[in-house]
Amino acid sequence: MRKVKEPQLTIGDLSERTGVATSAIRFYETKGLLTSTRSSGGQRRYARSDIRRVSFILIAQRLGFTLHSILESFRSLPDSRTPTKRNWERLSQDFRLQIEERILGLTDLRDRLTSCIGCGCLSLKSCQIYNSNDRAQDLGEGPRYLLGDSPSDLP
Amino acid sequence: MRKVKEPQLTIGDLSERTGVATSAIRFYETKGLLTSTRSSGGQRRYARSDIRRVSFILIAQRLGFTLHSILESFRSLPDSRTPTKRNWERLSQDFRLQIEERILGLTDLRDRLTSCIGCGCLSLKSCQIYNSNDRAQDLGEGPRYLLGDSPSDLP
DNA sequence: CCTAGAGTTCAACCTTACTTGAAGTCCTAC
DNA sequence: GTAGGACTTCAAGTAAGGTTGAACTCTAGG
Repeated sequence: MRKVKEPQLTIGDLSERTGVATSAIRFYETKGLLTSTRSSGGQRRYARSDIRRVSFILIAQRLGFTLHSILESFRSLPDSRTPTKRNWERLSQDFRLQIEERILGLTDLRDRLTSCIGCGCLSLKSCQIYNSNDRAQDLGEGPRYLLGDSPSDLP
Repeated sequence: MRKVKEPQLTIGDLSERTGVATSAIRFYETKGLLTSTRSSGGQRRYARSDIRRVSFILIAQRLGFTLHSILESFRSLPDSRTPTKRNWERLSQDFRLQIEERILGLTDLRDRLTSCIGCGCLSLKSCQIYNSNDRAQDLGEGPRYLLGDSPSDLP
């Protein structure tokens, strides 16, 4: 019979509660995204707050952040393994802002695309859809000229 | 002196007009995303319409599509190397819908996150932010339970 | 005709984000 | 106290999306 409320979680527990494979959890730990204590036998034990930590990783990944940039975000949290409610609130706020930025970027992209379809030019030159920083990840890529086409290029 | 209007583009021309490296263009071609004719000397020559094709690849990538799924989209285009205006209009429409879906997904995510912050529960359990298919790429990953935390997990 | 710059192929390498397998250890219910 | 599932480490593999380098060929302007 399972304990009703474990003070510490095994890697399997954490995996089950987050849907993330144990191998991925170990991988995150090697990357510094998670820390664990060890049982007397050397097995990992996680704090309950690590569930939330993993959840944040998943959300951030959905937003296109690399694990590295997520790590940077986590650096704003105290090293103590149980971040406070206020810590998480700040991170959540940051995420909300990021999400809103992405929404604006996508809305813009949609509108440009719509007007291109509407006007029928399809040259998209006049629209000049640039690489409007709506992707969160910075992969070190230089700017790309999106849809840098010209009307004379029409088939 | 450059010709004012080339009927065909070299790989360098295409690279310059799209901002995509020649190595990437060749890579796309190996993946079937582009096709080219060859000069008498065996060099690639692209149609002007390929500029638009590459532009679409860039947009789709921004939306998180894999090159493979972009290829699938392109299968709806005629094999003739110069798709019609109407062909592109349909693709554009599809993209617009994809973008709108993503906007809705993100709006939803933001709202959930906001209400979590607002109510102060931060448990996010009640919010149940699932993996609401707002990322276009399907990487063959199973569903993940996002923020499957419970109030009792609060630090 | 010559030459520099642009193009060619092919194999190897890179990063991100993991997974898989081998070989062995821990934990816990019976 | 023992079976077997969960856990350990470490090395190697995978997939996407390219980049880099070597060694060589085309092409175009002068």
